[in-house]
Amino acid sequence: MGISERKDREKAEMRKMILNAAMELFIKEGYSGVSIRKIAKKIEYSPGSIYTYFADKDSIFYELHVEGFGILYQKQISTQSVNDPRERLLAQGRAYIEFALENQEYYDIMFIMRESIELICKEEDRDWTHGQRSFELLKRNVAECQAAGMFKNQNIDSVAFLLWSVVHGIASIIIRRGSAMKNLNIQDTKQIIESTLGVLGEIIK
Amino acid sequence: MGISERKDREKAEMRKMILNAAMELFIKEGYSGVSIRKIAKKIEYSPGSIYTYFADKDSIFYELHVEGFGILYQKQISTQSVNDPRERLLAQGRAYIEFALENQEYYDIMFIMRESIELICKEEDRDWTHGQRSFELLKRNVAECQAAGMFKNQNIDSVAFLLWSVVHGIASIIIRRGSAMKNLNIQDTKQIIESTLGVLGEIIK
DNA sequence: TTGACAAATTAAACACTGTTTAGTATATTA
DNA sequence: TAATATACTAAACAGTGTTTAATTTGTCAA
Repeated sequence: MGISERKDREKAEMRKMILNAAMELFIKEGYSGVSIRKIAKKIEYSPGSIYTYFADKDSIFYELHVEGFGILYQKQISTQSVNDPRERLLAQGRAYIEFALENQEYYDIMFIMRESIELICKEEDRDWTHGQRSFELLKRNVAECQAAGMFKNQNIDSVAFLLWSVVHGIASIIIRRGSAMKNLNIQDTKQIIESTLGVLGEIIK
Repeated sequence: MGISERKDREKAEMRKMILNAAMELFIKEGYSGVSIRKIAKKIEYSPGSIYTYFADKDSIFYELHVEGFGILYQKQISTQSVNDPRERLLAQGRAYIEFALENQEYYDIMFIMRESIELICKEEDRDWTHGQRSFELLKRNVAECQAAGMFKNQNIDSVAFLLWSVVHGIASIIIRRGSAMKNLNIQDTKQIIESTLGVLGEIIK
């Protein structure tokens, strides 16, 4: 049955078109700038057509969140080639912040925006299906650091949560309040990442 | 001139009524649930009346952000009674997270929500007028820690930024993704705060 | 090739939204 | 009391997400 396969392919292509149009609008005009009517106009279909492919506007953002976690996980995996556990942990932190700053809109949808995150929490019965494996990777790295003598007498979950908080904090502050850093004795975001990771590297034992 | 004073007072009361109604709606129904018409209905005025007191919907959120920073600063000041610099720094971190979790909606408006933060950045020529003094307080505490032997050879701005990132990261993850912690070996948010601050206390030197 | 059926697409409508406008009512001042 | 400034309102405008019913399109069996 080549026809049903082609239909599936066409359906997937149409979904992708909608997602791309939504992302373009989101980058240019923010969440409130993404409207079903604008997406429809961009892809030259009527607004109603979108509802053949997505249940509602939120479902479009849900799909984008899944895409985002795919990109993040790939970037995280690439740090696993670093041998030294401590260096690997810092590399993973750097990769996380890089992902956040290079894909600010994805990061927004995945970790910051209320609208999309509330949907993620509702949608996923086993909570956070798509982010879980990224966090598991972090926990494994923390465990290996502990095996190498770091984080003595510390709970792995707590350390992992703290480290995640640090990189999420850095990323989300830069994304939302980059201007708040003008008065700081730091030139650009790249420098602040290296600087803060440097401090973190010095500080953790 | 008692009349103009009364008028000023009435105007301020009306503004406060609008702000309270907006906050109530924001707590119950989120940003999209706050509409001019709903606020108007709540305070028993016509929608158009609101525009006598606020330029637009965003200005209402801007005002709420100012209120929030007032509360935060008061809470921060209360930690200054702790004498030991290291303990004071941890107390300040705890106060920050406590503020965030006890006033999640204010925190959302001040540090997370795109809509309100974009307005804050636009509105304030000298950027971040209201948040600045809170950050200055943190920097002073860091400097005093450094004077007491901590954070050797570190840039004060970088350390302060890192510490802010940690507490902001913890707070915003709990606010947005509290459910992500179900799988963690930690019971409740109070415990995770103490736990992560404990780890942080052990880790910083 | 034709007729039947299913799926995709559409225009139109519904109930919302923020904001502006023109007109009215109210209160203060001269 | 008359003039003026202010507060307030209803109505309108252009936009929003979503649903509905009607229509077009594409596929398949006879």
